Amino acid sequence: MKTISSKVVKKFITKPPSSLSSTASLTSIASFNVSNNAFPSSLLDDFTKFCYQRDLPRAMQALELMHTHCIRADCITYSELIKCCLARRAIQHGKRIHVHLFSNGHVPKTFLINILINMYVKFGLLHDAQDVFDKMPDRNVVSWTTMISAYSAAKLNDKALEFLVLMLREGVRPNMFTYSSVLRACDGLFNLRQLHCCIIKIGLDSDVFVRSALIDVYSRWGELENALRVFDEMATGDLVVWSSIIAGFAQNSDGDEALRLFKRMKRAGFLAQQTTLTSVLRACTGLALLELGRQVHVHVLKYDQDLILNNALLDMYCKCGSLEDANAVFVRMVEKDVISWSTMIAGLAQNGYSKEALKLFESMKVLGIKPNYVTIVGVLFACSHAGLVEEGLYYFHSMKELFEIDPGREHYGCMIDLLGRAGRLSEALDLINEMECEPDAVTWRALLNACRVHRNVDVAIHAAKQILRLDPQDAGTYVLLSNIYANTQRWNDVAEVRRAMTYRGIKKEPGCSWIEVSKQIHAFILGDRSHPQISEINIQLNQLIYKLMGVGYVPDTNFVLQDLEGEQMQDSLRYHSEKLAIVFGLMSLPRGQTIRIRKNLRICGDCHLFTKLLAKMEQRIIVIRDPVRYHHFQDGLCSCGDFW
DNA sequence: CTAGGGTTAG
Repeated sequence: MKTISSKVVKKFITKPPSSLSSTASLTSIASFNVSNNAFPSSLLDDFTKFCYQRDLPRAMQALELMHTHCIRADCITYSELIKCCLARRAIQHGKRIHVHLFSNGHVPKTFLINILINMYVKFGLLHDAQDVFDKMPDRNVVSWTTMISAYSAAKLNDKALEFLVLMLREGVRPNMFTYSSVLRACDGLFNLRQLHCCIIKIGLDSDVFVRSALIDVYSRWGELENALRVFDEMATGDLVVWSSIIAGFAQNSDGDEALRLFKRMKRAGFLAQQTTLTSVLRACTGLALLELGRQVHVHVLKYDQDLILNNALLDMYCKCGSLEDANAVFVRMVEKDVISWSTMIAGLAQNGYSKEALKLFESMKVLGIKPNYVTIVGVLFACSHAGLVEEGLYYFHSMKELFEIDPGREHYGCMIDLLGRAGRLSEALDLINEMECEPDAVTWRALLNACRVHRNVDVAIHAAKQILRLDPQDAGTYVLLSNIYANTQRWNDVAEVRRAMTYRGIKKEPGCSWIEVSKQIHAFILGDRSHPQISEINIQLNQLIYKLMGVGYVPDTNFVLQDLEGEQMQDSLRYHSEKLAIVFGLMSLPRGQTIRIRKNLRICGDCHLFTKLLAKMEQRIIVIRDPVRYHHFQDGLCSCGDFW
């Protein structure tokens, strides 16, 4: 094996890549072929040039010649070549370099082997990476961290944690790179606590990367107090740390806190980027803050074609009930992925535009975009909403062969809704029984809902019992069950349910509605009189009820199978939070402007009827979003078709 | 040479 003279090596090091000739050719290689006794400095020279010029084909040609003649270049040049392979995703070339580097029993420097391992990792060839790793003599922090990071990214969490242990056992000290990688693989709280302790002990908790990783893991585990603690301990932070904590709250449906943190971030002088804005939009989405969302949209324009950000924007408009805005965004998007389409399809369907949703699904298929699990949920939801029972059944039964998607819980949920809406309760029940996955509380709630609408007491009791078995904290279901029993004079059962509620400490969540008026959120809670204009609102409400009774409004006092979610006191029926919010909206928003309300509980039948008639009488569009559905009231009708 | 933050349903 010939080695490169120190002169040549020195030349490579002192010569910056930019000064290399851009017109390198293979003439020297040709001449070298003829007289291969000569020292191949010109070959190495060419190889180096090709590597730095990212001329992969020629560099590889030169490499093959070097290989034949057992010539090696320096590590830096090889690392350039590997970078080049990575950029072009030239896996086969990478493998050739690997062979060359280890030829004739040679062992490259640890630094170079690490690069090689990393190459295999980036190509997704974990096996090869592991193989190189296993055979290398001196594994340093970087070698270990590369493997740990690879396993974390591949979600092989056990493997990643196992490697951390092995590494410690070999006496290699982890650094901040190691910890931020391994934190991603924390799938047990026990591990997380242990790791967090180690990190604090060696003082790595001040590293921004480690910190954001910690925040991220705690958020993923829903331990936001801990995430916030890690965040607040920070002396210095960067944008990513801020984004992590904001995302944590946004993803755990605490939009309020997410927005508070966002304000703090801006006050601290940080400028939001795509990632941050995406989380902020998600927070707006959760809180149905259309006006704030619109403000954020202005900042989004700077990152015009960021796909994820646009998807979040799309969803925000859909969930805030403004399909005009959503559609405008959708049309303007140059790049759209399955998520964009799914968001729009589901958004249309949820807001009562089922036909449009299905049309959009057709155009998506025409464009050759493959629907995924979520897309089909939206499609089935659309069928259910439009009462297209046969279409829904068709898609449901053929989704496996058409789109290679196995029906899951959400699909069954939609089908139960669909059959339930059509009054085909026994078929819905059959469907639950033939589910491959275990039905969960959500599934049974879909059935219970159908029973509620079609007043089927027996099946309702069955469904309610299943829900309470799976989710013993579901206050609404206890109340409903108790009401059913009361209505059928089963007083012992009523007492039993009440006892269970007391025993388990179940408290009903009070109904609450929110409305945004000139960037201010006004909250109305049942029985709460703290709103400054509450007296006037009540007076107006009573007048409206009186007027509506003149056009056929009869307050619905039948609570059985009706008041599912909690506002059951007869006296306060007329003061349900959404009625207060609507009246306030009528009082404060200009004529012609849509009144948008968000509710924490499902709307009751009385409020639904009230709003339908009110929308007609006052010539207003009223949109109410409850935890699962949307109600667009206009001209005495609701987009939900009276099924919710 | 190794590390951190974002989107659809439920």
